[in-house]
Amino acid sequence: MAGHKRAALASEDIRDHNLGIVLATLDRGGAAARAELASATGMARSALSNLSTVLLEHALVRASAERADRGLGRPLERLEIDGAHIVLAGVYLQVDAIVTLAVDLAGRVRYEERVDAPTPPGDPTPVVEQLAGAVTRCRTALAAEGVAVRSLDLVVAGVVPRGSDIVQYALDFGWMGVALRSLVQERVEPFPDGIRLAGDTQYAAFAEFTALKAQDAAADLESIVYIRSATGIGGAVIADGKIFGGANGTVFTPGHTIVDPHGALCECGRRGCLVTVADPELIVDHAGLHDLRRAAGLPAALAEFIARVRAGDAHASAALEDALLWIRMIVDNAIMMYAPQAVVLGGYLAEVCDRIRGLHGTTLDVLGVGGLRGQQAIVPARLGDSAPLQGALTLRRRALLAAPGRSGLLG
Amino acid sequence: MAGHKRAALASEDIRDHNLGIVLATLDRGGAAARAELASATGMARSALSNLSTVLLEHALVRASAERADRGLGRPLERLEIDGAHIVLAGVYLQVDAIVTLAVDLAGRVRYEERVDAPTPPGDPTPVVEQLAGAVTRCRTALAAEGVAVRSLDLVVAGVVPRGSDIVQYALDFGWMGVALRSLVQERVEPFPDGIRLAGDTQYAAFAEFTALKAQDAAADLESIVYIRSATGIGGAVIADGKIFGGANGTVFTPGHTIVDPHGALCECGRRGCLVTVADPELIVDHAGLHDLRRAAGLPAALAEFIARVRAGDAHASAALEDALLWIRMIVDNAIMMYAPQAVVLGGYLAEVCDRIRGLHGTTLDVLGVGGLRGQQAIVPARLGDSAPLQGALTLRRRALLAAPGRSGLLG
DNA sequence: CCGATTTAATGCAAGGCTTGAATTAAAGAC
DNA sequence: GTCTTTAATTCAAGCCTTGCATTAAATCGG
Repeated sequence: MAGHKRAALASEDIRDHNLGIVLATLDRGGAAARAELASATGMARSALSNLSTVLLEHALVRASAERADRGLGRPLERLEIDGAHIVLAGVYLQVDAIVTLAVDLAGRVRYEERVDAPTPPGDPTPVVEQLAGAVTRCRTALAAEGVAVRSLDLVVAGVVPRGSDIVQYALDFGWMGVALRSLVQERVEPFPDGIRLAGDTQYAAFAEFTALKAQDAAADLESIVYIRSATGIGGAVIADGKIFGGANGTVFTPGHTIVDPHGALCECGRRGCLVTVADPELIVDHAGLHDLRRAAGLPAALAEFIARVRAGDAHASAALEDALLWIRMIVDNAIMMYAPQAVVLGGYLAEVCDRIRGLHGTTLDVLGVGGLRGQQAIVPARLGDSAPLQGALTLRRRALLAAPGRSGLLG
Repeated sequence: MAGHKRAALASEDIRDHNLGIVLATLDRGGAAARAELASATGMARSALSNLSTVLLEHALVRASAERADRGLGRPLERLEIDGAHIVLAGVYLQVDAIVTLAVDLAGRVRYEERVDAPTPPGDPTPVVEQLAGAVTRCRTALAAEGVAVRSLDLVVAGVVPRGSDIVQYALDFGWMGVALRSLVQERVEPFPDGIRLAGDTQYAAFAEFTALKAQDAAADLESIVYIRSATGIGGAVIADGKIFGGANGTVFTPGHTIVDPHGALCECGRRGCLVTVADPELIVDHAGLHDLRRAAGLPAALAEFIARVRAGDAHASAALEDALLWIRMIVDNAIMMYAPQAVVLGGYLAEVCDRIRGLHGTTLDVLGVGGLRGQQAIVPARLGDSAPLQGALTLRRRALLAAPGRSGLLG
């Protein structure tokens, strides 16, 4: 997908392209009649009649139940995306849970499962076993409905380079260079459209972006910066409506952005990375929660930390302020670097979003970065645990919709 | 161009698209025969015969002079881009010079002029007069050859928001909100394809990118970060072969990236921006060149500064090292933020490129950012003053080539 | 010196695609 | 019950590429 060289077009490609436009329009705007689609896409009514027939024949689209008469003339028949037989699955591997999700072409959730179980760091074999189990359960449940799952997205809380099959590293699991895709592939029946592996952050960003854009006032949203801190500090960027750096890019690594060239030595070999001063572990420890963290784990300690901050605990608040000095700096720099329309803060940062906004309004006014309307544009993440899965599946669904022929949906 | 909604395709569009592919192939690879183009593009030979006829008829392409026999069979007739009648002009307004450049569709330079004259800060009227004069001279010179100039690119050493007609600010000229496009438009005959205004940095970055990519070993180059310091500190990003943030984006503003949240108050209202510690003015002053700067201007002072550094002057070297500490930090952070394949340093930074490389090799090895091969990937800018113009015209030329029909080249 | 060979370029019928006008379909209005 | 109005379909026409057959222009071998 990088530097995509334009390929020669033939007659058939244009139909596929136009089918894609129709499906994308339905996906964005919901049910619409042929005539409405014609004026929305700028195509002739007869063209839309043609295209609709094709889509109906392949059950990618169906007549909508709601019959909206709107006055005179023959009532219009609204179409909506169907594709109940096109189902995509995803599995999200987190520190303490494995979430499975399957959606059909219309975006309807067809299967959902959440297994809470802490993953012991080290050997990936038992994890692979659990993942394979989740995948198989999803498949058999859907097979009972008569549908075969088309593809699998493997999303992991770690770093996966663009297009790679290997988890480069995942601190939560103590992994370095685990070929997770192959390992899972060996354990499950093959998928027609294959298995893909990716890190979670970009997809979480994309999901938050999609959710934000769906709001009424944000239809023109095209770019955000997403920063998340839970274990470590990660982030991703959406630019021009797409994940920046390609679908699996490892671009934008705020945790290893240098905030103080005279700072402490980081494990990455440099001095003064953000994680050396604002890593969540450090923060909870500074707040006097070291023992709790040891005993109950970082997520529990962070929850307690936030609770104490809320309660006005001076110790916790001081620790937070120390960290936020640097977080603010990174947020500020990300704004200068990417000029996004919004900044979305995830993990525990979502809980302290108000305290981060700080000076940014001024910044943006003075330097005139367009699109960000003062402090409103720094917002907390809204989606839960399954955000990365939602993002990944939305993206894959859209890829299918964009060119149904090339995707094999008309075969 | 932002969030481009896909438009419906008709039969004719596919020819235009394929013509664009042929022209782009010729532009990249140089002269090629129909048969060679057919295999390069994957189209049928007969299709290429058709397309070639169209292009020849409109003189967008011509038979190449060099007759390369290669053994048996009928010798192939190589085609090359012609378009001698399609000429695009650009004017680049700098502090101390106005550069005019005109190229035709093949990229041949058809007119070139450089007027060295310091632009007094303040009222833009005399500047507009000079620009209009340059444009008119360019036009009359080309009119003598019988060609009309199709479009004008106005490139200015300042900040122009994406798609705007207004120079938001240009410190060199003391401008804030100058509607330069309209002012020039009122002073010159209209151009068929109009006048466009843009800042210089993105185009300089694009030109350096193109030059770098043209090297043998860098054909797969798709992304760079460009940082330039001459008056102030600016930059731009090329991602996926395109200017990041749209053609006129004001993304990536390294000068106002915060390097020290406890630092000095910046004129932008925040604390510790890079310019508060590494602005060229500051550096030359720290090196004891304050008087020279006052007397001869910043460019001259910078040149003297670099000369002294080269000569081993301890005072100058110390000043440089102080600044480079922060510059290195920004380079490092830009690498973490954008994960580019190369970093190009312009302005006086090109002269001290070796001293900036520093730790980055290690950084990249440890964090595994792909594409950057150790220290080699941090390189000095190579193009001269007219780089932004070259970039702008290359981009415009490619836009014409990509869809000759839609661009009106077949009318 | 001439015919066979080889490769390049073109011509032509076929098939796919959209378009616009004409036609059919299905409701409400009088 | 007929007319009006809007939706959806049908059909001939025009544009596009493709694959095959044909023409063009060289070299090679005897």
